[in-house]
Amino acid sequence: MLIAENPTISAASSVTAQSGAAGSSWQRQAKLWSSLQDVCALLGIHERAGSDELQFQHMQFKAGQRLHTIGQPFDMLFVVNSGFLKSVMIDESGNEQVLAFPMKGDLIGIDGIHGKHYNTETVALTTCEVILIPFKVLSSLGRANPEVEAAFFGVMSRELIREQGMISAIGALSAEARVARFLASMSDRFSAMGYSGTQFNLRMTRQEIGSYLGLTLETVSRTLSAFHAAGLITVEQRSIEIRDMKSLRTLRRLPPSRNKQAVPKAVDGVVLEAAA
Amino acid sequence: MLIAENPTISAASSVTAQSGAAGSSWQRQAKLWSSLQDVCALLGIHERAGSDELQFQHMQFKAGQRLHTIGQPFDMLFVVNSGFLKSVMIDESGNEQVLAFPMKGDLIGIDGIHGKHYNTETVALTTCEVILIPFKVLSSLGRANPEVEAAFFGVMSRELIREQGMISAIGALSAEARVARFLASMSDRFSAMGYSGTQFNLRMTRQEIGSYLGLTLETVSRTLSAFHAAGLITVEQRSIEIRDMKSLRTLRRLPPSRNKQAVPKAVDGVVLEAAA
DNA sequence: CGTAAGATTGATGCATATCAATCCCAGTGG
DNA sequence: CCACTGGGATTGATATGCATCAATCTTACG
Repeated sequence: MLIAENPTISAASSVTAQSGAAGSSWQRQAKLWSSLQDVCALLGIHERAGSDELQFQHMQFKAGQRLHTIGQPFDMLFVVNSGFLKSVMIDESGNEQVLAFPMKGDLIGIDGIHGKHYNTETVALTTCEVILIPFKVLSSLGRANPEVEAAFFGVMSRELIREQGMISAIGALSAEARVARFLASMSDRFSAMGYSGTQFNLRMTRQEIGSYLGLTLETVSRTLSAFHAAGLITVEQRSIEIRDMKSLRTLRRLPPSRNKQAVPKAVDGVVLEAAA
Repeated sequence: MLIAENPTISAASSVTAQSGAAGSSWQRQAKLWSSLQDVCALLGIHERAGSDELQFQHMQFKAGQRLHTIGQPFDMLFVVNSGFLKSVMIDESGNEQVLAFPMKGDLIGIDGIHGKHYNTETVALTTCEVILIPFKVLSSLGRANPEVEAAFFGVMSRELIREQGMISAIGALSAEARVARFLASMSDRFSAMGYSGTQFNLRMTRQEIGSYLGLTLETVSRTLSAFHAAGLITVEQRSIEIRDMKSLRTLRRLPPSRNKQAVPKAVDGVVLEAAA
């Protein structure tokens, strides 16, 4: 019933049509299709959805390839199944601003809903496998299926909250605190994917990290070196080992006084003063 | 049915209580309920919705009152009908971070959908009149009404894009560029509400503006004074007059080289060097 | 092996935070 | 009606965190 009620779905055909429209060399991986269950599990949605008949196509991208570009007509959301990407915006003077580093379980493309065109572009940093979710399919699915609709609202809301956190961090935290938080966040995400949370490889450049955090690449590099010298981490090029997670997480640093509305609350984290 | 299903409102009493304070001889608490059409028009949604029977309650808040607080169970969205507010987040060290200055036509509370609790708090800066939208009503409405659902997705997506813009601005622009952009944005919003876009009164403190822009109140104050000295605006306490909108809008300033991916593209805006 | 892109590290300067002293204005009570 | 009061705004002096400029160093790769 879910599928039948929307004639445009019939996944195979619509997806095939879509991939043609994208123009770029979308490598058709003769491989997988995922059920709605799989997708929900990937997104961290617990709700149970009824039918299983609906299948979503997988697709592979190699490093450097774009899932979508700015201004391209919006029709598709993507759920990352494996690999690492970056989502960027180009500001009015042509500079690149990194907005997110999507990885397994992340939803990509929400920004395209409003205005019917993507407002960002998402680039694969490594080989990636993503699941294609035609937006029309999702919305008709949600209409018939309150749980799915609610879950989708939830995912969008979650993304909104994440961005609010970024605004707060970039606006109020020191460079050290931002980098520390970034590392902690990466650790959490790797853990959530089942990888080591203490030993991992960054897939992005210092420049991309800097753009994401509102810092220059030199500051990122220096801060990582300072953390290393202070014994918080071991860093060697892209390879990171977390040695003192607690200190990383409690690292606040000087500007805890931008908008003192509440108690300053003594800093208990490592402060790195002597390290530099 | 839709209205009755949410018992927490019991609005008549609370609204009466609120409006009772107005000592003015001016009978203007007139409209206490709005139709779906009204709400859509307010939100800038063009889609047409079917039934008219559904009415949404209005409610008044006086300066300093909170529409919702952090951690409070989520059940309600708000659409601003008049007045000015601020939405804030409290970071881990208890500092206040301003995330938005909602005014007429803005939707409040989206961040509560995920997690079933509000993640921000919204405070009235002036007397406000808001329309209450029980979330359950909205979602069941959307289910029956594809246009409404699509419009709501659109509003959430729009909000996401707005926040991406803030991240980019805070991360990459100079203080002057941020303040200039803030003024231009305020001007646009006042214009959209039918007020003068060149002469208006700010309703928030310098501290709140600073928090919103990731700056200190002193920097905001100094920058406004510099704009005044440069002839771009006239500022006197909270009163602002825009004298050179074009320059305000094209003001980029020094850090146009944070992430030079594209052509530096010569700056054509006023640069204010001599002004300081 | 040579080249280019990325990373590290140093030296320096500037934009903005911080500290501090008035100033202005809206309430409020004598 | 007017001094008093307190929050907000302005302005100045100074400190500093981070950007900028620049020189290696490392790694990946054709």
